[in-house]
Amino acid sequence: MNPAIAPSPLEISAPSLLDTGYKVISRWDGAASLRVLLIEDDATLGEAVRDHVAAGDHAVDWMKTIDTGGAALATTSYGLVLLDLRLPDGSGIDLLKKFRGQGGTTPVIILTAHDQISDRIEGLNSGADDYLVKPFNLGELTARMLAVSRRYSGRPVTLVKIGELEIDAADRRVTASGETITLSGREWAVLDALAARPNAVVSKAQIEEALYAFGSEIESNTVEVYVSRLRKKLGRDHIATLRGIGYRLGREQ
Amino acid sequence: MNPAIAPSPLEISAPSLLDTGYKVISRWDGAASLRVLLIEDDATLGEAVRDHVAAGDHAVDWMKTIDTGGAALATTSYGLVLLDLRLPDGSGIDLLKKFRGQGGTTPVIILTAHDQISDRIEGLNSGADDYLVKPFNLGELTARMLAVSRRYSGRPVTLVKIGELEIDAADRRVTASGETITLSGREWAVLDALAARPNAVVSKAQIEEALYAFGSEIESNTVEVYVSRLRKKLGRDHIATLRGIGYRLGREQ
DNA sequence: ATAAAGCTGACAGGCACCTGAAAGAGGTCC
DNA sequence: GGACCTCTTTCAGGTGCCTGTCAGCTTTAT
Repeated sequence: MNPAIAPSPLEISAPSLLDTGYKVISRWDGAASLRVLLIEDDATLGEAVRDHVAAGDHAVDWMKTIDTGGAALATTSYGLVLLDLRLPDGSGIDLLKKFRGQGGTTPVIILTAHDQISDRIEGLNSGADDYLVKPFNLGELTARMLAVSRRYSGRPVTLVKIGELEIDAADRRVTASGETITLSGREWAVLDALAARPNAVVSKAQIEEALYAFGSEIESNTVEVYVSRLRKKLGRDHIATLRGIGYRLGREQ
Repeated sequence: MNPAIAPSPLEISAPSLLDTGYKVISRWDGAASLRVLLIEDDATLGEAVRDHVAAGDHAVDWMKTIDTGGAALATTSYGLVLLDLRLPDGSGIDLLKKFRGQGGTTPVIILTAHDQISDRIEGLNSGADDYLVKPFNLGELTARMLAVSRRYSGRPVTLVKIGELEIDAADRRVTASGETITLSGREWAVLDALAARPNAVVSKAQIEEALYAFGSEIESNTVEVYVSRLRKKLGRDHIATLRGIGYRLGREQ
């Protein structure tokens, strides 16, 4: 715990052995974590999403069919649902319609393949809150989850503060020493991957994984390039290099 | 969105450590239950709907003609209107047009028979928010009511001020630097979708959803076109593009 | 000193976005 | 009915930002 930080009901200090000097304010509806239901039958995608979401300190239940997913939804209270539309035993839309028809209000984000535009629109009309087109990168997922969950809570701020840096995921905006900085998509994704675990070391491989939709390969030093670009925009001192290991977002160098 | 609900003006300043530079002067419509006006002359259907809606803890007024329904609409504040199109003393569309023409903003869901597709299309152009084709099941009704009223509630309502821009949702008026600007229907819809969450990123899909509440698909860059027109009318600096993500209504760019 | 690892400026290509134009649908006024 | 008018939607050409790549340089470890 950092005694220097003024106590407030909304502040949640990071669990850490080091006194790390960052804080997360009002993430996820004022609670530290969400219980998330993932309904997705693709194993690769499912694992990636599950791991990413779990890394953000949320509890994840992963179901692979309408049947089991619907059962989970009916019996457990979730803070957010990630729903694939094309499932082995039916359409996710039917599940969604049924859920909403019964008065369910849990926010739902649809995961949809590229060629299912009409499904997407139907999804939105059936009561979905947002959608993501596969393949999506995991940073994008974080942003959407935050935005949706914030819309529901009516609580505005989603903010990670690290030293002079303030990262607002829902607005996709960063301020460094008071100045607002706009980041491009990839830049944001890298920062998001680092910010998911402030003061922990994040390997290049992990960043790549968050950056590129599952499967696509990268053959150059893209991560280095984006770290460089981030440093240029945010200031030199926010991202530390750990040679041979990875990067770390944090205060001290 | 419903100006009828008792106004208790309170000022909510933008959250946060980030100075977001906008102000919302509004009331918060946190009520879970709605006052619903049902205009429907079929006795069986009317009873079923009335009972179902009432069971959902909403107050229901049931009128059976344009005449009485219009009178109720004019004299009472409703949170939602369910409107049959084919009524003994005229078309519901005329009532809807008149209501919207007088600046009424209460959400309206149309109930239409299966063979009235052209009416339905006219309905959307007349300012309805959603429609249901008879016969519909009551769960579907609940879902649509929820979706529509969610779209309307829990959001800043009356006046949004962003720099030189003032957006008055109740009056459907916009002023920039003191000058009143006239917007067409679609232009307004886009601006309204952006103004619902100032300084937050609104995706193209979300704008489309606000634009086409009826599931009609869009296959071109309509959103881009309307953003372009809005910029021309309001000034270049009010709407920011976030490449690949969406748009943002806000102060600085 | 040497090799390994990382940094960063430059650049070409792609793609998202912008915007003027034009056609069609509806409405209005005579 | 016919001549306007506005609004909507689509399209196509142009523009600029973002991206991935590489080469040459700097830093670090041994």
